[in-house]
Amino acid sequence: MKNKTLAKPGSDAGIRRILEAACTAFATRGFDGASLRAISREAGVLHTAMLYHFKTKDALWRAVMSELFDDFNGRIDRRTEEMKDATLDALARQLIRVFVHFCAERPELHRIMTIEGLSDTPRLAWLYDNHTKRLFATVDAMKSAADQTVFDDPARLYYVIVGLAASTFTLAPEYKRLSGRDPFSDEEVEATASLVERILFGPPAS
Amino acid sequence: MKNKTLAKPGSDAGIRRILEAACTAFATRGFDGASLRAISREAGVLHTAMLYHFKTKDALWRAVMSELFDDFNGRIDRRTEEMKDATLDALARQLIRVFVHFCAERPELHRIMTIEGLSDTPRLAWLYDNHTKRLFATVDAMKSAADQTVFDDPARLYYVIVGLAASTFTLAPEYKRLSGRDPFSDEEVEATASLVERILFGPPAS
DNA sequence: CCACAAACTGACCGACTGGTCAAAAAGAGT
DNA sequence: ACTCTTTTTGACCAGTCGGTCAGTTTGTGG
Repeated sequence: MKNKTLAKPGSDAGIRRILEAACTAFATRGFDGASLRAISREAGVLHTAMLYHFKTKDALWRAVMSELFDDFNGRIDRRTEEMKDATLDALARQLIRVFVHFCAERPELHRIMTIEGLSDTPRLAWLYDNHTKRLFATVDAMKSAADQTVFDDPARLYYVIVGLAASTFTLAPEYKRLSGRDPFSDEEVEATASLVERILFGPPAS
Repeated sequence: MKNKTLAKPGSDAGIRRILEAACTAFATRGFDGASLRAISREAGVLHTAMLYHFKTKDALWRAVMSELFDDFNGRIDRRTEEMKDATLDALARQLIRVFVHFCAERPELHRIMTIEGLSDTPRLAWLYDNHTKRLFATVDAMKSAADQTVFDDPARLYYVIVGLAASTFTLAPEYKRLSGRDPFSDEEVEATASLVERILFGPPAS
């Protein structure tokens, strides 16, 4: 006689709350530092209930990452569809802006990517096979829009984009201390997007 | 009757082995993920012997960071002294190259900075007060050497530099998978330094 | 009303965490 | 030899970790 309302068999409200709590926990404390009990406390469930839905901590982590990448890929695909008649240069500029805005809206993705990219774990291998490869392919398809004399290698271009677009959002607490500004404010996000676009593709043609 | 040779009272050979092991552990597994027992096992001592030299885990972490920053600041100061008669542009280009080469030689510093920058912990506050402020001041002094129409804000410039210079080294395991190349090889380090220099200051004047 | 499965609970497991402590071992100075 | 201090050791602590399991509560379809 403890449970208030039991989720319906088909419902996923509790599941989504768990995924949300797990997302922020993995992004701020890392995989090892995020404990199942802390996540479940945040989500308002017992840690055993969480293990019932996601059999292991690894599976929970993979579910979080898939949800994040699905969100991101959906935005990229939608914008690409919208701009199917535009030039490659215009498309590349728009996709970069989608990327920057996503980094601002859901910084957890690149925070976790950064944490996992530090050491060669099985989780990094899974990320690479299931998500990183596709993201890199998108960058590779856009490479000819950038200045070829500066960005001559797709892998370097990939890390320039990630490094430029995500750094102020990923390291937001540090950025706030250093600049006194909130990197997630509209003006800051716009400034970041413009800076990245300019570095990669030069001043806007408009 | 277990100990082979006991370190002399004045000796710090064991201390340095501990610092080295702790440095790589903190950089790859994060503060929480790095356990004192794992570090001490790597350094060849008992975890209690480590707690004798560094009273707490926090103190050990601060000792690691101070050693890293002392090394870095020494290199910057030395190069600045060597170039005291050069132009600001030439000095800025050289300091960027020192920065890139340091990121390649001791990637642990920026890996730990990245990990700690993710969330606002007491450790981040300590880092900011004791080390980050000074590093930012150096960047601020060099800002006029960069293109003012693109890099108009010192805080943004700081994160562009860090994001560009450190990303391939900090995320080396991922970069290796993506490019098939070793980011620490001489050619790759040189390519990184040239790319960063070109983005920040334009093509070399020479 | 009943049965059945989905959802949830709480007790429990061995392993590990950072840290304490008393005692032993090893060096240096006399 | 004898101190005295610096290191080192191993047993130990309370707390937490991810995960298992038997049993209970809940919603639903017949």
